[in-house]
Amino acid sequence: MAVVLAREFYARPTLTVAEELIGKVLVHRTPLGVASGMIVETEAYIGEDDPACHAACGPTRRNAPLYGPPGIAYVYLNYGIHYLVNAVTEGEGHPAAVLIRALEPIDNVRLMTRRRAGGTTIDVHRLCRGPGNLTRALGITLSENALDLTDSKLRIEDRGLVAGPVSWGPRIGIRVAVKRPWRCSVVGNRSVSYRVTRA
DNA sequence: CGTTCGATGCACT
DNA sequence: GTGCATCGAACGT
Repeated sequence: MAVVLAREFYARPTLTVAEELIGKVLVHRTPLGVASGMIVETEAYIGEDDPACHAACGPTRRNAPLYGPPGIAYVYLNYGIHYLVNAVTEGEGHPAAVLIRALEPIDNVRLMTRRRAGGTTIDVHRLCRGPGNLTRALGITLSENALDLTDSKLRIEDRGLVAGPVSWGPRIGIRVAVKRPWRCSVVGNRSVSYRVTRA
């Protein structure tokens, strides 16, 4: 039983979506095969008043998907190396999104391992730990930007999985608005990233 | 264990 | 030219 999340799921307050995305399954279908994992860590980025949100400086070419309808993927390149994937939330014209930070691998560990390391062994809990790692494992790049998560090769499904209790804490890796506890993760899950924010 | 630091490319001013 | 919602190798303890 795999139900693709509908647009109404995303058209809600971002903190609600961030919490309810926990336990859902991010799926990417490519010619190489299907890869997927259960979402175990998310972060909310909410509106132009959130200094850490890419919409903080108003609409630009890069953040355009944030201003579009909910349920759309917002992918961008960070630090010149890593692609990060978000799910756009709220309503059109209200720029907000949920960053997917970590997955517990489900489908096609072999394919994900090949994408990550070219074949060398990686601990399964490290395979999709961290936003840059999970996009590499799933083969998500800039060409997946602005895809419709409700109806495309990149989607989020409800498979009836239960991830366990979650906890909220400060967002990771940002330099502003560090205090807002908008990071949601599954307590004790080994696929969650533990990287500490730097000064 | 822990921390530091370089890689790397694109959007933005 | 600057700054990043990162990662992992290379150190030190």
